[in-house]
Amino acid sequence: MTSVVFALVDCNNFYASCEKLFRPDLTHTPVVVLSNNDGCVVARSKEAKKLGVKMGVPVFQVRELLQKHGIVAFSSNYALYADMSQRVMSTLEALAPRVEVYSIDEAFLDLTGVGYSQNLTEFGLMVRRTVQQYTGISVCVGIAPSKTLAKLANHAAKTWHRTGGVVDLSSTVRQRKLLALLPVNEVWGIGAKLTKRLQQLGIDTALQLADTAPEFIRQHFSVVVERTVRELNGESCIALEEMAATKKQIVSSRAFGERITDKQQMREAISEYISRACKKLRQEQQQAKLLSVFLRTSPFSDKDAPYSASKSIELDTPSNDTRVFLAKAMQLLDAMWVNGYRYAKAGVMLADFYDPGVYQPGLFDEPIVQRETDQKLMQLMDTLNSKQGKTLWFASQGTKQEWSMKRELLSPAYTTDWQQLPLVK
DNA sequence: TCTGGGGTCCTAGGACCC
DNA sequence: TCTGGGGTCCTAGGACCC
Repeated sequence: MTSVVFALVDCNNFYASCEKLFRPDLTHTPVVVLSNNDGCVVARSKEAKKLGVKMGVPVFQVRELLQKHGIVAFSSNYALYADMSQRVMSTLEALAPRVEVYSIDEAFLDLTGVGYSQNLTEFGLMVRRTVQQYTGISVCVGIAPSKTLAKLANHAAKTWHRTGGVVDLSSTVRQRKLLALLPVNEVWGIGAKLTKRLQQLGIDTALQLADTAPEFIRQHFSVVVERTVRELNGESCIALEEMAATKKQIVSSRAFGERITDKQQMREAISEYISRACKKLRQEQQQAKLLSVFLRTSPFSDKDAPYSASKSIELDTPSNDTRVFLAKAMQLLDAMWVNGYRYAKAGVMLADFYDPGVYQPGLFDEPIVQRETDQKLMQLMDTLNSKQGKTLWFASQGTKQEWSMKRELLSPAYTTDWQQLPLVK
């Protein structure tokens, strides 16, 4: 059996890099990107990292720091990031035979066999140069015989500049050298909770974890952690998956820009989320049978009384018709709504998916009637809204949407909207 | 005052059956 | 006193990821 080789390509400070791309005036300026509602810092340029802005901190806690150093903040601009991501990914697809898009800013490449004809580090450098040239985005490349090791190689490439942004961990000696340097929580799949439990067993570094017997780990933790141990030893247990798996659930939820206390506003918000979720469901060419709706007050406030509720309902037959889910969602809301709370967030979830036409009704169920006109109506809505911007929506979604999220620092949709193309003067 | 959103997988435990 | 045992299915919750 030939041994496999993976590369992990990860964009550097992706959201911040996207924002800088169209603002050459900010090339050397510290930049941060904020989460929805401008709530937390979710990305930082290297200058901002140097100034000590931590990942995930609430903005109000670092407002002074931002001001003091002239750090420029942006609201999340997903239209821009998704488009730039596609450009990076299609560049990678032209360079490697098999690519797994792992997240908006990361991809695994299958480099099995590449090492016979060329130096793997050279190959990594070529990937870096090409992506930089084609998209303006800088990436780091980690190469190793398992995904978990490739992740760590990438981490090393990002951390140590002398590597030139590419680390090849093919040799066992180099693997062990790196593992000895890294704390166990840097390992892919080892989060805060597992780190604590591992430390109690005296396992502090990635190397110590790698050197623990898989059977012991299986006994005290789970198969997942056992797999991680094997992967750290260069045994590939997690395969490359080119095809995006079909989704098992679709969630649409948002924290509100301002707290909701009025039921009519909540109806609008839920309607909006239903409409988004159903649109996604149709894009997946799936139908769903299960709907859940939830709402809650802020978990951070100790002043407001806490309230959180969630309810589900199962349809008789799967559907992807927005109107069907809207009606059910309003019933669920009626059953959960309590006056007097300051609601901070709500959302909907679709689950239990079927391919259209596959669902087997029970013997005594009503026969399924899928009217063609219903399908056409939904299709028309989707087409119109994607071509012309949001032109067609349900009255229950409301027109003003006063509860909608805050995005006060949003950059233009430079690459996806004709009206907002950058101009060269 | 102000704290994101969207996913997956695994496991333990309860319900139920024979 | 001492009240079986094993299998399957489902769900809730926990853990992780970016």
